[in-house]
Amino acid sequence: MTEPNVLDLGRLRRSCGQCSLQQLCLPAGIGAEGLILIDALVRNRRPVARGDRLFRAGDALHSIYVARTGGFKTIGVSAGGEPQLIGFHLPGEIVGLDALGDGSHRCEAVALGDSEVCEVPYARLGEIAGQVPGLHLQLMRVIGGSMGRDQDHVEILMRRQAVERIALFLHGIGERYARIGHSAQVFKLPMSREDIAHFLGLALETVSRGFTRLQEDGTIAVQGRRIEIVDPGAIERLAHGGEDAAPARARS
Amino acid sequence: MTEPNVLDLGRLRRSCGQCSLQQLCLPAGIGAEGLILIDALVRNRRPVARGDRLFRAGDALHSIYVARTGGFKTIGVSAGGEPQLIGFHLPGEIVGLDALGDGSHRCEAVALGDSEVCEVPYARLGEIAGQVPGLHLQLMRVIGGSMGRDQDHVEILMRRQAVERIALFLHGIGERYARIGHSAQVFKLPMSREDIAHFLGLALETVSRGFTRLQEDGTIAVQGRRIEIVDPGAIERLAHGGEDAAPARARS
DNA sequence: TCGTCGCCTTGACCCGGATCAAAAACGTCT
DNA sequence: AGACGTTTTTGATCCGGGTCAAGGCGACGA
Repeated sequence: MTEPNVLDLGRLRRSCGQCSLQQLCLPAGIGAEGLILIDALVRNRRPVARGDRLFRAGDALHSIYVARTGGFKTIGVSAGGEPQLIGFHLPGEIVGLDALGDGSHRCEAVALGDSEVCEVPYARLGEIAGQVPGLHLQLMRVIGGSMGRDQDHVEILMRRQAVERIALFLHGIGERYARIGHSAQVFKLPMSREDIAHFLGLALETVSRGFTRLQEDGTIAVQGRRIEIVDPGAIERLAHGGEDAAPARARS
Repeated sequence: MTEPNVLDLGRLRRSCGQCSLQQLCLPAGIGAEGLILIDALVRNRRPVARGDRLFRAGDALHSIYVARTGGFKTIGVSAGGEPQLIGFHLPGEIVGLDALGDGSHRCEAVALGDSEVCEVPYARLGEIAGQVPGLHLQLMRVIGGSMGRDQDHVEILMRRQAVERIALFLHGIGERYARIGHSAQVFKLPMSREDIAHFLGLALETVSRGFTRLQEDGTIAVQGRRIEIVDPGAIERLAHGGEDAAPARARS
């Protein structure tokens, strides 16, 4: 237990108004009076241990979550056995929108490492969505962003070359880190090679080989899960262009 | 020009209250007074010729559309050239939600054949979403359903075997036809083999070979674009199970 | 009726990545 | 520090599906 004033200070610090992620999150574009309502709604900075689940497949939609620190993966069980990695959720991104359709989750959300989330009860969010001007619009934007990330996943899976998928993946992760003020060139991946492989629809050995090859080309530098994008142009060409591969090595 | 009474009759017939798709569409679960507002909003049964576009990539979000007859494909250009087939839209399904994120379309929507759509101006939909009780919830459900279909696409693309992707595709199309009262076993595909191939992330020859092989196995019967699912169990096993393939032929 | 054109099917070949197998690097706990 | 389990890398082999190429089939117009 902490002292009262420390607790107050902590609660203040943890409110949406102070959150470094608020531009990405529900409060974006909401006035001060709306913020108070949202603050009252949200259970802030709930800690989640590595491997813990926010929800499981089949659970009723109770809350949606915003990752604050750490990261999550969502795993869907494909209606007949084989689990598949649906997506990753970095800080500032929403977890749990998969249940919007029929009110129950299609997948489970697992913490990749020790993390913190904000929990937003969905029923009450729906209630105040009508009261707070702009919240409905912002909700649509957040949902749209989530759908956009699904499209990025499709775009990755449509690529036939393994290195292109990997480049696209690294590029996307870098962009998402940049959105929360981190570097887009240097970051530490919160997920294992196996998770990446499942996400990319590849074998984990192929992912490892791809990392090695990109490093040999001088495109990236790999130290375990720490990635440095040395040649962003090359990544961009691999990710977007797609026609002519790595320029650094002629791939004899 | 038609006579006034014919026009009135036509307008009545075409209203949301009479629409055979209303259980899938925005009016589902909306009271009579809400229906009037929605009716006034929607431009009903606009005809669209084969090959016409509802919108193009980059267009501002003006309206969302509901396919009534015919069908559509959405094609996204992947930020650097290569176009990719994002999805198909059968009658009763929404087209245009891709623009929710940033207010402009990420892809273009092309009519697969001569079709009809209902057009819903998005700005005014947002206005009345607060007035009509239940519309906000229904909107979320429709959007969630669309996200679910994106997930189905991901599930398809994660499959490594071509026949599994094809089986999953046919199974999904059948289920979607069943939702609008058609047979889930016998249907006519509105799209070409090339479109299917792009959607599945395969070469069109591979799709053709897959159809042939499933026919040889006695799983389906193919006559051009007319498909009959002869052995739904086999399709289901291929689509969901994934471990042991076709049971009819031992694939010597 | 015939020719043309777009769409679909079939054949032959070859490469990229899945798979099996094993070693090496890393983190963790005692 | 040392030993274990986990994660990652590297190697060798094989097959599914991409690619190039040619041949049917059906729809439509002259």
